[in-house]
Amino acid sequence: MQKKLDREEALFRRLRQTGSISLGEAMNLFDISEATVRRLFSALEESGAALRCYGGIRLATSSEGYSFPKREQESREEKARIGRLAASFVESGDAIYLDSGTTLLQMALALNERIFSGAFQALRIFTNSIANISALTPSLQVRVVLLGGEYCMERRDFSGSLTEGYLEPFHFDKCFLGADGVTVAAGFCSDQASISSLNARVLRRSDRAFALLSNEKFGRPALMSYAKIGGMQDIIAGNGPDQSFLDAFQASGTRLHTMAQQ
Amino acid sequence: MQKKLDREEALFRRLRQTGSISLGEAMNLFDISEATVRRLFSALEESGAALRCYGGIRLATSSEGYSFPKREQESREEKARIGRLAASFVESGDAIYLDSGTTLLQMALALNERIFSGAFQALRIFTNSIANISALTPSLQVRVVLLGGEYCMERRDFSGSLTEGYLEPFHFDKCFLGADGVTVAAGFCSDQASISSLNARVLRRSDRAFALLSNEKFGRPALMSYAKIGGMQDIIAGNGPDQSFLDAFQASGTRLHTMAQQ
DNA sequence: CTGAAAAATGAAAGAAACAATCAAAATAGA
DNA sequence: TCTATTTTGATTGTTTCTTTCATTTTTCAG
Repeated sequence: MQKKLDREEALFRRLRQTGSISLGEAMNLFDISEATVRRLFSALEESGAALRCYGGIRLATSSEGYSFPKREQESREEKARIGRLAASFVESGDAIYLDSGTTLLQMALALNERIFSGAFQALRIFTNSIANISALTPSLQVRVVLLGGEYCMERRDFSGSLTEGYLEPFHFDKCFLGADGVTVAAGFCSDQASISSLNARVLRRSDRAFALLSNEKFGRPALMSYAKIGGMQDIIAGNGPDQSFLDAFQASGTRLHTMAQQ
Repeated sequence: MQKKLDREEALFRRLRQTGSISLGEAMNLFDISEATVRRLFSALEESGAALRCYGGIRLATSSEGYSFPKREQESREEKARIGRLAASFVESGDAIYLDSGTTLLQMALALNERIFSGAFQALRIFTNSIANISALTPSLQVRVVLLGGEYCMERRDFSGSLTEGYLEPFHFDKCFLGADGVTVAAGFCSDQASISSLNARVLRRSDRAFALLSNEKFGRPALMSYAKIGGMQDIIAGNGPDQSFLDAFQASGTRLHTMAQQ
């Protein structure tokens, strides 16, 4: 018997219909005690699908949904600093592309701060990520465009041949890309082939390319390379990487930007 | 002086950076009492930008953010019924288009239920709405495609010439469209011109068109018409509309589906 | 089928957070 | 400067949350 899993699934289905469920509702829905409902809620929150709130539980809807739980919390501060630094490279009049990913989301948030403070007369922002889109506030001055296509639920982004096709008519002044790993030999890599392919295409359409890299990325190998070290003009990192990377950057003329303090 | 508004803005900025703030954090961030922090949180929740949770406050991230507050709650049950009925018209193998809007979101949720229960061997779903995308679970059998383009924050959807261009290569077996208003004379209308234009184009690329209409829509005029009454093959409505619409539907051979009970 | 180990459940006690109320302080306008 | 209004902080009582433990149910080896 798996009463427990059945309940979890039933609760999740119900959640998707009504958005939220109170403690009392769940109690007489399943006819179980308050303590068990709480445990059920905790399990569902643990899984990342929902969030407990004061008197019950609610669907987790966006950025908080998947990535939040614990792992992100730690390096988020570093990524926020990287994001702010990257956002400082954006200038009025630019057409820019933002990759998908948690670091790039932090950049989108920082960029939106600058937008709010009126830093840009004109700006066109392109991205393939729903999280980025949700973080940005479009206006007459700032146009925000999503490149659609086939949806990937885990990363909440779009990639594939459709997306690459949508890229076709555009040319970017700057592109800001993430990576799942970087090695001196392979360069910038993604764990998802379709993202790799997309990023490679973005690079060809950009005048200047920035890589946003939190420290954990350096030296980590990933599935598929989309650019050699020299393919990026600028690296924005938290602390500096080790010597082998510094040498490689120097050899290819890649600029490295790290944070003094902020 | 406007300490209060300043704090509200500062809190909101901080929220956008960190996603959430606890009661204690806010207390020594602004150096104010617990009661005042609670009032501050309440105000921000009232405005719809954030949601209070157990020990503090979090960003409101998606569907719950803007439209939910109160107005939706009322007619949601009716829209959910309409959505379920509409979802029952989808068959395995279909390529379908889903319009943006609260009624269509309910259909997406109902459709996802059917997807979960394994009702479809193959299905391709196209939409221009982030809410719909977030409600659907892509898989090998079920492909989910978003038509991107210029982002509209209020409706969380995409429209404009880019979006219309992305439509070009596709042909839909069925399309499911909403409306801001329907009149016998003007037909199906939207309050946003770009949505109207998009829907008109979707109609030309669809074999069979369904209109999802909650009762409030009948007789209400809206900015721009995208189809005459006869342009839709099927109407899915909550309760039936009045006689003039029934006559118009009969004259144009449009089928009307209402709910016996569900 | 039986009995022990593991898991799930319900109840209870203490801790934390919440809403409501009221008086003091700060602010704005005459 | 004085008064009316708004904002704030403290208090009280209620609700919800977490933790702990005993009981029940389930699982699985013998």
